[in-house]
Amino acid sequence: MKLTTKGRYAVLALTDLAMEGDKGYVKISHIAVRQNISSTYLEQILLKLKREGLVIGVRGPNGGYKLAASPEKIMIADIVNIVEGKMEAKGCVSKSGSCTGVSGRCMTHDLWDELSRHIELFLGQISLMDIIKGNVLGRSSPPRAFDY
Amino acid sequence: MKLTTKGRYAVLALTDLAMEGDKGYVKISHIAVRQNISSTYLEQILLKLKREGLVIGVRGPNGGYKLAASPEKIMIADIVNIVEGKMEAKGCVSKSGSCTGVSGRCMTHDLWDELSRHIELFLGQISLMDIIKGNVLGRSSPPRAFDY
DNA sequence: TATTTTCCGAGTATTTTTGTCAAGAACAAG
DNA sequence: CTTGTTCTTGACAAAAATACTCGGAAAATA
Repeated sequence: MKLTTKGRYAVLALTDLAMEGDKGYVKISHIAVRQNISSTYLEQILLKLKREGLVIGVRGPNGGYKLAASPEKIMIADIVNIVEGKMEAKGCVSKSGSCTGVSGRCMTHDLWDELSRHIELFLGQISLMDIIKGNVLGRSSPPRAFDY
Repeated sequence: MKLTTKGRYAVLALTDLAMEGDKGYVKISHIAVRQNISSTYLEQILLKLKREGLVIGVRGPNGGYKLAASPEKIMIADIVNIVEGKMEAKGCVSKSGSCTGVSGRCMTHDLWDELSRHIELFLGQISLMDIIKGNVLGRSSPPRAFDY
């Protein structure tokens, strides 16, 4: 799982959108000013999110964007995965061939795989609503229903 | 916390070193061939790790590198933090000023902060020995001694 | 029709990552 | 002390990824 400013902008923008609630559609330019993001860049990002059905966009006067679902149902992992492109399946591809170490696949393959899964799990657990309410801290681990 | 091939190379190289065990010093060129990494690039990486005391380098014939501690004591988080540079404290700095949203600091600040901490915790829990033995899968969460 | 705003594709600039090169210093062995 | 091997250092270059811009088309409202 990658994480660049693009992903952060996306989450930031949707959080902004979530805070506006049901007051109608919000213009890109307004979000851009409030969150201090280049508005033309933000266009790209919101477009992707629209194509994947996370937000709804309407053109023309009084147009803009709004969330396609309630803030509790939109998870951070969804947002990030969309704008950052699908996570690269394997973090271990060297220049000649892929994942070739002393044995078939490199020794650290499982490690990066597991890390990806771990991050995904974490971000898949937090919703836009959680961010608005500040319910982020303290969520150190997923609830382990079957492990104990 | 950043994560590029540099970090992966570092972990890969040290894992290789760990597998050689106490058979003396291992040459960069050997690691490079086995793990399929550019040897001159690997030099840079091992140098950093040496400066921070994770490995010991010895020059001259029969020289090379070896781990400075036993594989159980070297954690992946240490390795990554060294070669990737200290983790960027805050993931939310926009072009003009830092972390300026509608309120003082941006609304997603805590989120990225917590994510960083989370990754750090995960990688801080896995040692080189774990990788060698394949003890990576299933470690989905830190043991929560005091939470239950 | 005129205005507003999203939609869309392409293109550019900047930064980061990745890797190279060359000269030099330290060390060990003969 | 000479030779070979290796690390050490820093500057530099190629390549890739990221961040961002631009010009125009399409839709909606009035």
